[in-house]
Order: sequence, then C-alpha cells, then structure tokens
Amino acid sequence: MPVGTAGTVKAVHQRELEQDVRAQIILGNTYHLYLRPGIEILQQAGGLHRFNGWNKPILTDSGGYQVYSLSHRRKIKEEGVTFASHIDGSKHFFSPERAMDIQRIIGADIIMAFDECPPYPSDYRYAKNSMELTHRWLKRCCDHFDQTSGLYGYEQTLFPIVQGSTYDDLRKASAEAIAGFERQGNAIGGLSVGEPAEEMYRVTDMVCQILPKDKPRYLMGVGTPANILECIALGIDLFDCVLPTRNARHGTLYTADGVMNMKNAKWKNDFSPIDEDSPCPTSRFYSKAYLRHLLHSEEILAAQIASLHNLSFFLWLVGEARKHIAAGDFTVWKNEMVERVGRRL
RNA sequence: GGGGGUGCGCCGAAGUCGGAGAGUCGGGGCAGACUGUAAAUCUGUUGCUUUCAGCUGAAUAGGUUCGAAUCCUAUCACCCCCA
Repeated sequence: MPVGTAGTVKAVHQRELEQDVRAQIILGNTYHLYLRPGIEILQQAGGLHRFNGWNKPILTDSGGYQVYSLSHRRKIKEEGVTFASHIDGSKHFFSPERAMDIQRIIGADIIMAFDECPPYPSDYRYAKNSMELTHRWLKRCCDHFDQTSGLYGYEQTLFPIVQGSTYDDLRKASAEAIAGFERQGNAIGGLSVGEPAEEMYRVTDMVCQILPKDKPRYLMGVGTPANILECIALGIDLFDCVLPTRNARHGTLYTADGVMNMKNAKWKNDFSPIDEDSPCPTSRFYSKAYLRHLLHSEEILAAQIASLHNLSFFLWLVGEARKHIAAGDFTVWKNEMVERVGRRL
C-alpha cells in the first residue's frame, strides 16, 4: 500500500469504517468498563453467546507484555519464558500452553495469545525472529486452547496478536498470518512502546487494512485520548491502556478540554469542580483544590478520585465516538476533539 | 540571677580541632515524564544576576590571621541545668 501522510490514509480508511455497519457498535475499550461493545460484535459474529456469570466481560493478557516490560529479569527460549520474581527471585516459567491454562482458569471471556512484544527500536533481524517466534507460539496457543474447554460453563475466545515492530513487510506478513488463523477477533501488539505516534498510526493503518473488518480489531496498550480517536478512525474497535489509571495516580487528569496536572500550584485555590461537564458524579462533586490537596498529602483518596475521573472520561470519549460514527460525522468530530483533548490546561 | 550548649538555603540532620563550599543527605516546594501495570514510580530543578560566567552568603557587630563557618570579644535568639 502507498504510505502517504497519516492524514490522507486515515481519511480514506474512515470512509470504509463509516460504511461498515458493524463498526457502529463495536467501538469500546477493554477492561471491565469498556469491553461490552466488543462482546456485542463477537456475539453478532457468532461467538461468545454466553460469557462469564458477572455479566461483565473480562479480558486477560497472557504475560506477553511482561516479556517486554520485565526484560531485565527474564530469559526467552523456544519453549517459553522464565521470569525471576522481583519479590523473592523465584523462577516462574511461562509457555503458550501455560498461558492458555491460566487464562482458562481465570475465566476471561477474551484471552490473549502468548507473544513476544519486541522493544522499540528493534533491528530488523531481531524483529523478524521475534515475529516468527510469536507465530510459532500462536500455533501452540491455538492448539492448546482448542484442545481444552472453559472450566465454568461458558465459552472463551482466543485473540491472536500481530507483531513485526515498525517494519512494513513484517507487519504485513504478520497481519496476513494472524488473519489466517481465523479466530473471532484479532489484536495488534508491539505498538505504544516508545515509537513516534505517526509510526504507530502508520503501522495500525496498514495492519487494519489486512485484518478482517467483520471481526473486532484490538489495539493493545493504546493510549492517549488523541491516540484512541485517531486509531478508531483507522478501524480499531478495542483498546486497553494503563494510562488513565497510572497517570491519574500521578496527578494527570484528562478532560474534553485538555490535560490537567492536578499537582500544579495553579489549582491551589481553584474550588470549582474537577470537571463540571464530566459524566462522573465524583468529578462534579470534588473541587480541583481539594484533589490537589489530596495529591500533595499523598492520600489514597486522590488516586481513587483521579482514577474514577479518568476512566469515566475515557469511557465517555469512546461512547461519543460510537455516537458520531452512527451519526455519520465522526471525522469532523474527531478532528475537533483531537485538538481539544491535546491541550494543556 | 548563675552555669553550660547551639545558631549558614523553605524545614530537619550531617559537617567544623583555621585552608577549596552556593555546598552533603533527607524532606518540602516548583515542574516534567508515564501508553497490552513489578513500581503511591522515575527525572529535572529549588540564593541573586546580564548564567560556558559573575555576585552575595555560615545569627548580628567587631577582632586575630596570608586566610575565619571554624579562634577571640560583645550583643541577640533559642535549648538544658541550678536558684
């Protein structure tokens, strides 16, 4: 495919997206609050007619990301990965088969393949070997998953993960291979690991054009509000990210009008609500000055309020995205929102 | 009233038996980072100025000395003991 500017590519893709009726209902974000729409499309596609008894879908990761984030205390071999516990140094072995077993036991509705997430930047040779290992592990994941069944009387489904770092030919090969497994949904991994946003968009766009559009496309680990909106435009249906909660704990709040660092001195005497337009009662009830005080006092309540706020905002944001896709004015709305949410308050 | 001790950065410690300080450690303050969660974490900065450098600075005022945060005198403040 031609690699034009991200803006051009996204615009083209957005037309396809808006024509896709399914896309209207499958936007969401993973982890408890955000997963429901993704489950709905899965059910429409013929999968997961019953999910776990809480009536709230669960998605679990395989430990593949920890192969990346805990790279200083693990060893990768063909068979699997050995981690040394940061608590007591004890050894823990993860293989594709064990990752499937564990996620079966947890009872997640969507379970993720055990992969290797290569760091950015990775040289071509490393990225290629890593991708091939991920593909071999995926075969083992699928075989083991298909030979076992859910432990609690409901279905589970396995999503494979596209890798290939930032190399176009590797990403293309990986996306085609992953699509070939014909699972009920597909994931894109190995992004949001430090690469420039434009790289992330370029790769996401390319992969989205290969992965089937009638199955959920899940972009792992993304991202900022602007990242999410841009990637929705590229065809992504599911997201998950630690950013709303981790940054909340560290004092960064996201709103429709921009980003606030609630620790800043400028909020010291601002007794207006944290976010008077928030759908979250907590954000409308407590003042900026109070939340700043809690953060400076290192009160756990600060982390709780800020996390509630950010999660509510992200949920609201993807909810609005759904509405605007349905209304047919997503691109106009998205372009305006990307500018708004990126501002610094 | 008598005796002893201590005084430097926003705070608390450390250091001082004359020899390089805008200078140690911790906290606080100010700001930044954080993207499939090991981490309530990490980074920068925190006298002034015209900032590749310069200036002022060890309670206050003097003194000794080539040289004083360090030694001496007085004053002030605080702490402890005695009355």
